[in-house]
Amino acid sequence: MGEDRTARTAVRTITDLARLAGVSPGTVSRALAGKSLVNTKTREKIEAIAREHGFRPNQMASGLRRQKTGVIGVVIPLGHDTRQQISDTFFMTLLGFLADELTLEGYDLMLRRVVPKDDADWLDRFIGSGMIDGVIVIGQSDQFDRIEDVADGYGPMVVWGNHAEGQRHCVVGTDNRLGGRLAAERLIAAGARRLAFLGDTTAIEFAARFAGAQDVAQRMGLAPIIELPTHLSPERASDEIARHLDAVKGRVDGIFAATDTLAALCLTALRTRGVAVPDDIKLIGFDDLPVACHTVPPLTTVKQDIAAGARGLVDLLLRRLAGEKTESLVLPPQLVVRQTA
Amino acid sequence: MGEDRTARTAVRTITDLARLAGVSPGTVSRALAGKSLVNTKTREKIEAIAREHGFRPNQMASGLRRQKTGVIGVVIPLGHDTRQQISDTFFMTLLGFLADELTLEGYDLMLRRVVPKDDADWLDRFIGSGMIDGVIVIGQSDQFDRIEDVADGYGPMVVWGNHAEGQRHCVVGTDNRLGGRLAAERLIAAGARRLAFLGDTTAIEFAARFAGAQDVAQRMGLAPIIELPTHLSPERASDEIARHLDAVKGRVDGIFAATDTLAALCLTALRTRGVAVPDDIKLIGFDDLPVACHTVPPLTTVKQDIAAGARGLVDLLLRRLAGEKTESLVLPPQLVVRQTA
DNA sequence: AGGAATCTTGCAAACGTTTGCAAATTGCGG
DNA sequence: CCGCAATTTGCAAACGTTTGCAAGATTCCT
Repeated sequence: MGEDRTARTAVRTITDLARLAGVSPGTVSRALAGKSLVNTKTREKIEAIAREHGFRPNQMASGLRRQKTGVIGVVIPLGHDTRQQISDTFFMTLLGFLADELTLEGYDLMLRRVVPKDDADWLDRFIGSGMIDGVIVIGQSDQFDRIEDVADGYGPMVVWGNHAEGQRHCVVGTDNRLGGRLAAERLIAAGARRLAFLGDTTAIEFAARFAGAQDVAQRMGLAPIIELPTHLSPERASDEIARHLDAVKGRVDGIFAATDTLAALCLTALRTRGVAVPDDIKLIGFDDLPVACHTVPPLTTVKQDIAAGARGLVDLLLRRLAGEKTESLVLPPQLVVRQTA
Repeated sequence: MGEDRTARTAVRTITDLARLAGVSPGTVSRALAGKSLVNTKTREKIEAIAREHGFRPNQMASGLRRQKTGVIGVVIPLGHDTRQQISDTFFMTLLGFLADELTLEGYDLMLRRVVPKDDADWLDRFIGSGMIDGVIVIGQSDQFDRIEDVADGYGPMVVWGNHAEGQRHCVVGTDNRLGGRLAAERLIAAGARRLAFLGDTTAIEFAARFAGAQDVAQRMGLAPIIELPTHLSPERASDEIARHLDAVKGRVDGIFAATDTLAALCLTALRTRGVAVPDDIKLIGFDDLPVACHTVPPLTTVKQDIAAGARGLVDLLLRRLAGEKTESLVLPPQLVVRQTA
């Protein structure tokens, strides 16, 4: 008669397990935690029983007692452009790498998408929840000041975004201004003289990219770069780009798109208008997302090293959790020349 | 003399707050929970103090006591192809929508990426951690059996993936077989006769898509569809696709790619070989990712409604949390004709 | 005014771990 | 066999909430 896995008394708590092993709960706790203070024989017995019953200590209780949760919060503030961004390829890829890095360090990842406009308190609420040991903010959006405020009183926070002189929160990000310069230089080297910037410069990173490009234009004695603001979500951006293109028709021969996604949309819009790229108009993107390889012609762009970014974020956060005061980390962008400029 | 915000006694616990308000902790708890049993005046006073001090109740403690956490686990098992997938566009987009839906329902999202090969216990560990009220598994990968095992003893789990007759776990997913049929029919309608399937059919979803296509080929009296297995990560897939194309040169005039990503890679490979699409070879993808619009020519594909999928996953999970026994949800795919077939 | 019915509140026991402290056990040298 | 140190264990008090129960305060009706 099969003795299956019958009558396996459910063992949910450390106390159940203790009873079975004939020891005290404290000992079980120590044994499972791998502390050295417990006798090897006892430990093995406890581990065996635990394994047999598939027991795992309750993380909530443990977290409560130890005052740490083993969870890192990752929050994506959706600024102006609510709908997009959470499915924004760049952020999502960064998130993927973050998940990898955090897992590697033994942390779990709690993801939160917030709309600051509807919830001014988003950051404090997350931090104050007691659910997370530290927080990574993906993108400053238009919340720079709020983040600065919080940074004063809360250590374990690292932000992906743009670095400004003298800011108080610890940030990891690409040198957007330099990236902007690289982009403009490339456009000019490819023969463009009348430049435009495609993207919403109220986003601080984009503003820096624009500024970098403007630096170069000025230095080279070109006309100021024309700003063509757009939303980020493809649906809205498509129309906006179309309108912009019609508006500046013939007055522009080089476009710096704030994002590969925008660049790709721009490329299709140009094609439908019969504008040859790069012959009539040079085009350059930013990010070096996978899509950059698939467009026709493949996109020249400024690459951000997303994996390095994720590694930096996690590394700095861990150091801060350990009490260290860390500086911001600014990563160098890299020009990737393909065929649009 | 500015009385700033000085001497704001730190109020971290509900007890601190109670002291300040001159009531008992229990009352504070009830007041903040919005229970009706507390006097309006008292409640307002408590809420005022709470607001002033930026107090939020500790979620860990609350979770421990209430035996629920307000967190839903989302786990992505990385099967055969470790590196990819976490940054796989499809999964990431689904994840984005999931985050939206869960937030809307007041749940937090805990993301975990696991490698079942290194950690046979991945699912039980997550569930047993006590950190989550329920779990959404994104992709069955090669873990079908393990998931089935767990489903027997654990209610609040919903899986994104393929539905098989008589399976025991609750799944939400596209009707892959039907999708495969749509794809094959389109290829044939476009004039193709000698078909190939690009993708790894050990992945269960892909196997179903292949089977659907095969159904049609057989019904139409065509030769069996040639299988061209590839990995999913672009780096490895590129080479493999190139090799496949050279191998079947001239023997194939219609390709059904398991994924838009693969289709896009295939398209570039075809271009570099001087093969005209759709004139020489018809090509169709699956998913309808953003990239499908940006390729040249734009990709004909079979669309999965990702937003509806996310909504379904969350809806079913919530119903299961409420104790309901739910059926699986199979979503209809939809043919999107663009220019490659 | 007396008493029942209704609101509000406080008390204290959970929830499942971890950990300082002290007690019990063991080992070892003399 | 004793004393002392080193190992192992158990005890019980946290961690910060929530909530059943009962007591205290109010209201209302007759």
